[in-house]
Amino acid sequence: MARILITSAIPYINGIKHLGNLVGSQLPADLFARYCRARGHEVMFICATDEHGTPAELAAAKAGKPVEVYCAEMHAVQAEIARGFRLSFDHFGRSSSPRNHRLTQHFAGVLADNGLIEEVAEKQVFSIDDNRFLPDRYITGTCPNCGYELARGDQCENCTKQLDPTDLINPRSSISGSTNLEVRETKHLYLKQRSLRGKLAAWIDSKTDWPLLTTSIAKKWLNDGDGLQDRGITRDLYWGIPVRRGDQPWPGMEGKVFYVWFDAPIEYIACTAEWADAQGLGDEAWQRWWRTDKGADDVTYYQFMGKDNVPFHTLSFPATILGSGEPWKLVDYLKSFNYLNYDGGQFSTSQGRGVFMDQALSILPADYWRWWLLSHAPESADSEFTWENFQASVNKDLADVLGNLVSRVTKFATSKFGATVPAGGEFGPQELALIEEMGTRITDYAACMAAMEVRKAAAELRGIWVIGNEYLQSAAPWTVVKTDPDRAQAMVRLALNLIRVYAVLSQPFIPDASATMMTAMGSQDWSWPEDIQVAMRALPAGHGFHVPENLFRKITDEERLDWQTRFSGVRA
RNA sequence: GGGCCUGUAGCUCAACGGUUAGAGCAGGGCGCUCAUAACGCCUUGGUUGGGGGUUCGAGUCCCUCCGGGCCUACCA
Repeated sequence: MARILITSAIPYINGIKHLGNLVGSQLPADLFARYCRARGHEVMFICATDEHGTPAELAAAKAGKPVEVYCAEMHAVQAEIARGFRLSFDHFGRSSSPRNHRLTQHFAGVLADNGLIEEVAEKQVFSIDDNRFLPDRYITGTCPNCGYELARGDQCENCTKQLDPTDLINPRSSISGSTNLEVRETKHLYLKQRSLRGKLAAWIDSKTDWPLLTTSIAKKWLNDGDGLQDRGITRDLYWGIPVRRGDQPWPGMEGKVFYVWFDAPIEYIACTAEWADAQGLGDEAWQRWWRTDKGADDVTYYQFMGKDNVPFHTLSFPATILGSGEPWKLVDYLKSFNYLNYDGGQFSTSQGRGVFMDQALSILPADYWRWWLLSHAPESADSEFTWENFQASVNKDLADVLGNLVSRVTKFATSKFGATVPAGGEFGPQELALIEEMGTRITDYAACMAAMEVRKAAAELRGIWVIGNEYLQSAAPWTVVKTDPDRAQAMVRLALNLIRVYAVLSQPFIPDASATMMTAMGSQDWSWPEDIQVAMRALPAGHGFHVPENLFRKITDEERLDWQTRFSGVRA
């Protein structure tokens, strides 16, 4: 029994996330959390909404709502969708919580005390009509290099040349289109990451078992050019955590807020405190997950995220933690994912291209999506969602291999022997061979799950489902029953027990179908089959069960074509 | 421009430098009839993007060319 802390990258607040976002962090994190709980470990699984920054303010303005109201509403929406996908967070918090305000200000304070914060005066583009400073990419103009008229202030999408906003010809605000811009001086706090470079590099070098994707991104940032750069951690925005030095004001920084990427990862910690508050527990309840001086020394901490988040989790956030000099838990294993593409291109939030989480649930239950997404998780490279592939996987794996197996076993058993587990006969060589093979395969499956090899684990699980069909086919109880009913009863008894074990094993991937299987078997014994001999006999003779509704339905060609058109373009 | 990743069967993916490059799906054949026309067995299919090199041995390492993707620090 271990203590396992799991965080999923926190989704940004400005809208409903698409399937690519889901499969890159929350879903695999949930898979791992469910597996760890199933193995009896003590798990803390944390996620939240990332609520600060310019896009949130703009999205709120577009929705015609105060940003606080907008974020509260979107948090509720995202929480509801997360429940819909059965994401089993212990707490789904908010980076705008009072807990995060206090903790973020605390970290800034101790970093300053340790000499790791520097005030820097810099020039920024200010939009008079928008009454706000504009991030570089919110300025549009003509590229001085190639003449492209929609170049952004940070980079020209057409010629890929990196730009400074002041390079642009005819610059204007991307928000309002206003050309009434001026360069103003402003002052910001910088985290002196450069002075932590050695420590960070040594720490990264010690992580020899991390995915290549993770360490190569970190090393690139550490070593490229002049090496790791200091990073601004404040912004001139209204919506965010006010800059304070611990619980004291920060002279000269009035009206400024911390940069979203400074406060967002701190929310992992704050969110655990939010959890404790919600449970009516004291500070010690969350500190034992995060403070190595307060009980967290035996915690193993896993982070899940898409590759775009890697620099912040391998460098910026660890810089905050290490720089504080306080005994906070650092990540032990960082699992990163590539991107999921959609039907020959990228998912696009702005163009409404692809399938968004709410839409997905509106057409099919969560298990269908969970299965496809996890069994095709973009682990080694970007992967691609196509409706043909989705239809084929769902119909074959879920409906035919697993769903039909449960159906054929329960219906045959009921029609021949009634609604209880039959008592006749003993397990013969075939049955014992199946039990033996289950034991081996479960060990392999568990190894993949523990290693967070998501796709491979899905393939192992599918293999476990398949051997049920293989056994039935060769045992053929429908033939045996005519001449040796006792033997057929033993076969059915084994097959019914197999369904319960499948429910336990499949639960991390397809929790709803697993619950249906378990309930149909008249059991709530979710214990992991540590001893397969015992597990395959858990349902005794005379135990009641029933035939469940079909676990999965098939996706028809008509539906597939319909969805293909519906989700190809602009979101309704 | 720089860095990193990637290219294997029609499709989605495997393969510590080591037998004859493997699975699933799709395709073909056979079997079965309990089941959601489901299941099982057998089977077709590959010059591992091109070229060169290192090695007893290369999908794997090196060089080069071609294609795809990501990042490049003020979107998050």
